[in-house]
This record gives sequence, structure tokens and C-alpha cells, in this order.
Amino acid sequence: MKLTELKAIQLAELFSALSDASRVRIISLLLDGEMGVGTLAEKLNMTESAVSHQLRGLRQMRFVRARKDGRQVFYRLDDDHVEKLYRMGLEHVGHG
Amino acid sequence: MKLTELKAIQLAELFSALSDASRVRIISLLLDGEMGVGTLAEKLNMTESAVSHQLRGLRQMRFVRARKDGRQVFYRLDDDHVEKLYRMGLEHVGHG
DNA sequence: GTAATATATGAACGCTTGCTCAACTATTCA
DNA sequence: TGAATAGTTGAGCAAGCGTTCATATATTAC
Repeated sequence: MKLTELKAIQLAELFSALSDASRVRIISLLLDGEMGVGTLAEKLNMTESAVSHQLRGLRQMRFVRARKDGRQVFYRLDDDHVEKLYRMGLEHVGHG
Repeated sequence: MKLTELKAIQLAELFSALSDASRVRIISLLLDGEMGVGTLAEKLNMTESAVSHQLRGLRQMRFVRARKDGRQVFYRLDDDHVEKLYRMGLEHVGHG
């Protein structure tokens, strides 16, 4: 299995997006559908600023997508790869 | 999708194991079969110390397993979850 | 025994990361 | 218009991470 340095970096960046508990919990909430930043912050017991910072990273990784409605911004998962990765991860750690 | 804080942390730790390019490349090499630390170091163009440090983390995460033969230590992937995660990651960065 | 080889380990250093806080933009409502 | 609401952004800081370097352990050869 040959792997270019570029691919290795891209893979590392991909998994980095899921390498933090806050981001994992954000993904977990968005599995149920889109959600505004304020609601996410409330459910996660985090400040809106902290959530917004994390969403920025997830957005740049194309893990989530934003939709603006009035002054609210609703986030949702961008594609199903995220969910697949998430579920495979859950399998590994064991869903008990 | 409800997720306990513990599971979130475990998931984050799991993905953290693949969140570094050096570790990704180690996994990539071990996909072809077991390999000694020195050979890994040479192929990765890293010091044996750096490789050994990374292998320690991968070992603790149960991503790799060690087999000692004389003064060499051969490492191999521990289970197929690792490979599945790796390949799914490749798919994601592959067409995006 | 000593020397050489293969790997592991601990400390230290620089870089990255995730948070808080304050300031900012954008939108809605009175 | 002005105030309130929903998010975003940048600076700063503490904690974590990955490397190097020196040292330690374990095995083999002499």
C-alpha cells in the first residue's frame, strides 16, 4: 500500500476533525438533523463562541454545511462519509 | 443519536490515533504486513526514537501489536477495524 | 566479561489546539 | 433610528503533542 506524503497529510487532517470530544458531540447532534449554533451550544454546555470556532474547522473540512435563516445559522452534516466514519468508530469502541 | 460524554471521549481518542501524518504512514506500511522498527524508521525517514514513540501510542490504542524476535520488534496491525477506518478515510479524501 | 545492535524511555523544546474574552458584523424589532 | 439577538472573529493563554537528544534496557557476538 503506497501512500504519498500529501495523502498522508490529508488523511491525518480528516481524522483530526474527529479527534476532539466536542467535535464528536457536535457531529452526534447533527446526525439527527440540522441545528442552530445557540441550540448546539446549549446542548453541549459550551459557549457559542467555542462552538462557532469548532464549526469553522468542521466547515473547512467539509464535514458540515451552513444555512443562514434570518439571524440564525443552521448547521448540518455535509455528506454521508462523516456518518460512516462516526458509526465505524462507534463500532470500534463498542456501543454499550 | 444520544452519546455519552465517555463515548465521545473514546471516539475522539480513537480518531486521534489517525490524526497525525506519521502515524497514518506507519499504518499504511503495516497494511502490507509486519515490519521492524528500524525498517519503518528508514522507510518513513524518521529516527527510530520518533517511530518508537508513535508506536507506543498506537500500541496503547490497540491499533498495533508487537512481536519480539531476538533484538528486533516487529509490529503489525492489531485488528481489521484499523484498516477499515483507513480505507474509508482514503475514500473520503479520494474524491473530495 | 566487553562491545555492538535494536528498541524503549524521559526530559525538554517548539508548535499546535481549544478555550475564554472582547469586539465585531449582520439581522430583526420597536 | 437604536437596542437586542445570533454568530463570527482575533488575541491570548494553558494544555497537549511530536520531535530530538541523551540515556537505559535487552539481546547477540566476541
